[in-house]
Amino acid sequence: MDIDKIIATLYVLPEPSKAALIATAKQVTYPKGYILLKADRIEKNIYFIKKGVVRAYSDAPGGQVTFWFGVEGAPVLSMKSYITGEKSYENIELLEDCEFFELNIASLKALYEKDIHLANWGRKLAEHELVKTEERLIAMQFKTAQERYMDLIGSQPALLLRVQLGYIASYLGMSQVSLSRIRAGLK
Amino acid sequence: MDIDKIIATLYVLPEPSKAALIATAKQVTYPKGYILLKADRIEKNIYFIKKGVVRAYSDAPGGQVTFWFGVEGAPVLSMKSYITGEKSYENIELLEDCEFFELNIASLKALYEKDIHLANWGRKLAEHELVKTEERLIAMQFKTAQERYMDLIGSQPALLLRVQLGYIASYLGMSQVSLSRIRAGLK
DNA sequence: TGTGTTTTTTAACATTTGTAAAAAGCTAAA
DNA sequence: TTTAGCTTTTTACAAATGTTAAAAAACACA
Repeated sequence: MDIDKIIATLYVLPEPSKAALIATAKQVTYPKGYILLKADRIEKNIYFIKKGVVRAYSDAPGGQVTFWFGVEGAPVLSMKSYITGEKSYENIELLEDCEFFELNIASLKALYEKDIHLANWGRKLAEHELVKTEERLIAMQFKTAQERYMDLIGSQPALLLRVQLGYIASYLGMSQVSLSRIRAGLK
Repeated sequence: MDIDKIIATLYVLPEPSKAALIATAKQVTYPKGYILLKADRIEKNIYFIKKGVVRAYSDAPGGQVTFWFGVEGAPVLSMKSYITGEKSYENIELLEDCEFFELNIASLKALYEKDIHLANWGRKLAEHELVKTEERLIAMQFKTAQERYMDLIGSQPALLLRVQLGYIASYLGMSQVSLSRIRAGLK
């Protein structure tokens, strides 16, 4: 997936603004297993996935909790670090070899202050994530584990083939045993 | 709470931008029980709470699900309607007599396109909500019902005195019976 | 104060989900 | 092919939470 397309998904930019944004981006590659963002760090960069799958997780008392997957085209960033400048609570682990577009947060914020089109692009970036996060929160509150699994099959069937079930279960807010039970029940 | 303070909480605006924003706002008052926003409608306005408490809920198969409370200073809007222009899935009910600042979404978006400071203010509005929503999502995924209740006591103790427990229980993703059990257990 | 309404708590039971451990399945390297 | 390691499913049991209904408490107001 190329950067023009990723950028335009959020908000169509005039040519000079787009050029300014792309000028700050550089392409990077990391292998499967690499930890791209680390918790307790203040991140300096955000990424967009050109190729690959990643997961976001936090370390909790009972073990790791996976709360987000990113596939081609997705923005990869610690929202907390990006937005508040505070330490991140999430780790981003590469589940496949990945290629990213890397953007420096400070440069990006400087652009937001200078270029109104980019400020609106940055607004759309946050708004886009907000709608998705809110939908998931509501699903967690009033759907059963089985419904959440069915929803995922409907909306991201490919993800199930690329990510191991333990991570999917955590993402859906259930134990791996529960997910296995649901899968067995559907046969 | 006055509108200057509410606006500045998100992003400090230069005087002319602030004046332009305030010029589009009008003050409105509605009684307890009034439904400010309705599901399945495309909303034309967003609000900020000058005084009062509101809740956002959706109608689900098993009954209403309360997924948000707003108190003084909070933005009140259907994120879906505001962001995507699609029909809202939420209702906003006033739990007390309320006063709001009302802003027209179309006017607001026009300002975003013309004024870079307001575009950045709009970005902060979305980013602010995003961080809060993400924190709640993660809590839903890996905290127990009791921990979620304790967190709420810690972060919004006043809310418990203004909102009936059935709504709080729904907001925390548990039945009212569970919430009663937790409260009994803490004594 | 007394009465009717709403809210909260309690009780009993059913269901869901979790935990831990074992079994089965799969993959890749020797 | 065999082995070792990792993932997924299954089993048995425990804990948490839900549902329904009823009792108790709190509240509103004539």
